[in-house]
Amino acid sequence: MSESEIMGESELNDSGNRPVRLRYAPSPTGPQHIGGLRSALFGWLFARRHGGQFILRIEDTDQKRSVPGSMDMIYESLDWLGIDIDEGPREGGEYGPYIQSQRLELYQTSARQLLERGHAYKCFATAAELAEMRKAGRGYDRRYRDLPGDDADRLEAEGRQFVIRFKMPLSGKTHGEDLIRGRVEFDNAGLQDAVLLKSDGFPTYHLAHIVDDHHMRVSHITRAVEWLPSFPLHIQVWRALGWEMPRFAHLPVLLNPNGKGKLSKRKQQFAGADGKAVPVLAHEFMEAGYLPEAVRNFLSNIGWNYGDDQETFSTADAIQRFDLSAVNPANSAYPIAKLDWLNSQYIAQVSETRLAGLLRPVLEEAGYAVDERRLRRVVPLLRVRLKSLRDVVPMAGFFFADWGGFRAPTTDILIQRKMDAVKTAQVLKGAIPILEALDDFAPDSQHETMRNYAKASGFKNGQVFGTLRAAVTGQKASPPTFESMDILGQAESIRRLKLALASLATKET
RNA sequence: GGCCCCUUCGUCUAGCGGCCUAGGAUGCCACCCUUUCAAGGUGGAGACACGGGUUCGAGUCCCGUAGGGGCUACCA
Repeated sequence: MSESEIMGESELNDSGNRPVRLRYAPSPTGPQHIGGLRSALFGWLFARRHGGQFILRIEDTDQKRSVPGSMDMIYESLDWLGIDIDEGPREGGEYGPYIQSQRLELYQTSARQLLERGHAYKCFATAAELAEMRKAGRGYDRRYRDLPGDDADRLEAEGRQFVIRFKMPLSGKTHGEDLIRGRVEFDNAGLQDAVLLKSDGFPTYHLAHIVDDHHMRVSHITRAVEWLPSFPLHIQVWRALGWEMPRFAHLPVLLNPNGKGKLSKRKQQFAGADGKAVPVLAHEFMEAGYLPEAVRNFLSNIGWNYGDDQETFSTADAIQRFDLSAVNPANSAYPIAKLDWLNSQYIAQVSETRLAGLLRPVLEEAGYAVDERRLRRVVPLLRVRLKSLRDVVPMAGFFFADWGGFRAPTTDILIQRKMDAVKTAQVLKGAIPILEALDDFAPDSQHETMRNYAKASGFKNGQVFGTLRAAVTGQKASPPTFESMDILGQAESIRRLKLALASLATKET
């Protein structure tokens, strides 16, 4: 690399000479939300783009909200999405531990330092006092900010609980640089003295993330735009601690599909075009049968784009081009319909071996005994027909339902448009012996024979073919009929046709 | 309410003052192909929120209005 390129790049990410290090810092509050994963992905993309490190840190400073098993879920989501971690609770690393509840001393030390330097103070306000202030107007009124030291000592000696609050400048402006939006400015007068250390000795996010990001040498922070309002607070704390700040990028949030409100995991009433519930949690993407590479492509296409009017691109290519300053600052409605399309594109490209491996468990979970040889023959017919792995069940389950498991379709499926029970039975009755007598059961042979049969019998091709399809697959939509019958085998196909015919006979009487 | 951020087709977006009679994708609708459903092909409807400026020239810069979103906890 030439010297000018090196300079250009350092200007681009504007991190001085610091190595690029980003982190994903979720709270262990349960299943991972797709919004959080997107933040992780953007940070990871940036880290990989610049050959830096990507760190996982668990922010469990709120014991009340901590949910057991969350860390496993976080790792499961990240592993599935293909976001690899360089340092974290599982990987270890030189700046650990990577779980905040194991770093309490660090926060307390910094809090004490802030206290000593006059940047913070002990606040003895009780819950009742706080509630009253909130009711009266705009939050905490700084009543303990200028409490004489003696009084504070006395209250503490009395055993009164206290928190440590940051002394926010009372006037002036705080401005910061956001990689996505540029300069942002805030009036200090409108800001509060945030709690840094809670009465239980645990830090709040405001203190903890700063202490950790400093000690962990984090160079760039990607976080949701929800944090923008507290950005000035963080800037002031960084300054008070005397540490060099990382660069910040406040990522736009995902809105509900209708554009109203933040995408929530609670309100899953939103349905896609096909009426399916919209996936929001990481495991829902896995369960719904989306491919991780499709989800990566999908996620990185919201608020950022590859360029060249190119919608599908590999993660490796995205890494080559990703840039935080190119991220769109506007929030986006969750374009879930596009994921179905992208996923179908990816499924159509996956190797048949891999696709078979992905489909097998889905089928088995649905209760089908999956014959490997048959599965391998079915897969080629499926690739352009699946929007998600799940679709294999309604689309191709019938392939694995022989030997007594197959039931004749109901008449509303069996009887084609402009047909009735009598005509349908007639078609079946005529076709069965012909198919039974076929020496060559290959699709082309069947096709030709049935075309001739249609011609001879006076039915339209569609009427004959459609009836056969319904009888053999039990479905209105299916892979190609003759290919399907070929895979099913002559005997099983004939058996199903007879089953259908018999079901009609019963109906007629 | 206060503070902050945002605003191009229904949706995701391209556009960083003239290349825009605004491009792509998705979704939708036609048609073609066709053994259904898909896939694929072709075509169609569909947007610069509004009002002021700045400028020879504004989707692109500035201000205002409106709308949307976020924050406003000893949660993150």
